[in-house]
Amino acid sequence: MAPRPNAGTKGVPRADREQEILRVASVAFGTDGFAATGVADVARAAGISKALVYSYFGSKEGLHAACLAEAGGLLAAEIERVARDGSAGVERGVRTLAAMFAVLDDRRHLWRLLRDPSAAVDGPAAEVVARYAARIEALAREGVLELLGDAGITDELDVSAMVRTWLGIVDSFMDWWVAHPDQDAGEMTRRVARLVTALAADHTRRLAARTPRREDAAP
Amino acid sequence: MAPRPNAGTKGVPRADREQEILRVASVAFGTDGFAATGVADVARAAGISKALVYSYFGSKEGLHAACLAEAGGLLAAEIERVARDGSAGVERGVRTLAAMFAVLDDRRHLWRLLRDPSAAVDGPAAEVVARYAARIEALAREGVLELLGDAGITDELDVSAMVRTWLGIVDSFMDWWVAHPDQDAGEMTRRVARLVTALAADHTRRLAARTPRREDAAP
DNA sequence: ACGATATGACCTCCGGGTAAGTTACCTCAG
DNA sequence: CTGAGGTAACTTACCCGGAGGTCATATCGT
Repeated sequence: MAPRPNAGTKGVPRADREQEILRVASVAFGTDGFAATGVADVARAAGISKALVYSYFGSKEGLHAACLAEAGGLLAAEIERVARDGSAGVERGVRTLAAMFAVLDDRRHLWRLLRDPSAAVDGPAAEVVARYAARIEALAREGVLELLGDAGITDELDVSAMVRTWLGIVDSFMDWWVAHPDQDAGEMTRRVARLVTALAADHTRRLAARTPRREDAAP
Repeated sequence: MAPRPNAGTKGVPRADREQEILRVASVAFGTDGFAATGVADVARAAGISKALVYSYFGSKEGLHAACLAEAGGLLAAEIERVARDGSAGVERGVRTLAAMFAVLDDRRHLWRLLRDPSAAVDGPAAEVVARYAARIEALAREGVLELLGDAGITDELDVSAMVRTWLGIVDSFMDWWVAHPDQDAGEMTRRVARLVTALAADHTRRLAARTPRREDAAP
């Protein structure tokens, strides 16, 4: 029979429990969003009571902040690593995506944590997310500046729009990936490469059509 | 002095009031999302009582559905128009964006309505949003199929991922646009064209670097 | 036995939804 | 012309359920 309620579980070290709660909470927040996730849901999924979650993390915001700190550190570190490898332009973007696929293969929901539109805009958690999100956005901006600079574009608004778009592209791939759990990181990387190539091919084709060599006859 | 409460307002036709509520609600839902918007907020912004909103639209979902039907019809019609103009590939994407900027110049929040992650996934409103969102996604898929087909890609997963990414790109530009109210539709269109050109230029540069004519010396 | 740990029951507030009351307009008998 | 009564529009005040947060109590390890 099931152990009776309140059965002490001292056998499990507190640190492990905290880790387990964080894991479960990250999945929940990252999948359903901060607003749509209840503390009771997290507690049930972790197999403990709601009160214990509060005893560990103080508040829903505190729990959120703890999740964010973990995810933010992981992601920012990885993106910074790619930023230092010397690639640039679209190439750098593809490499960044590849690195993120590799790191997040078994924790795909983590990306959503830092880019959750339903997260509170103020409070302690917002401070944490702001720190990491700003760090990640700074890296994105660095890449975009390089890319656009090479094309002669320095307008601040262009840069800002492109950064937003780049982050949106990453969002999209992550969402698609979450919806396709059977796809592993390697497949995702190859897929992105394929799609980028296809876009480039379209560009080439467009150029060719604009400067036709011969056959121009109207049908 | 202010008109006393309950002062009859028969002077305002009911249809106009409904329109006003829809306008206000669309802004609220589109800006803050469905979940984060309260019926009381909408009522206050429209200058009427919460109960009147219920008397007109039955429920929060009913109000949402009414907003969605309006926005969905407008957007789907416009995208269909572009789909029929014969353009293809990236060119078609740029034209679609341009058309949407033109249509949404003074109602930028409408796009968010159809792509609101906080909207209910079932219920009457979900049915409406599903109809229009599916229609818009079908058009996106049509464009992507063309683009990828020309590049020799027919894999269903590639197509699906690219559709998701395309919608994400539109999302991004709309979000950026909402955050930059001073930018008009024409400026947005030119900005997109500029950014696409810059990406293409990066591609060209990459090709050139891969087949170097001369200088290859290691530093 | 005692402190640390964990819990069920409880409080409170917020937001969707409703019912009853209030006002304004219209109509028609006198 | 006028005012009593009917009706539609509108609002205030309330209900209720759900989620964040708290606390006295029960259990476990020592």
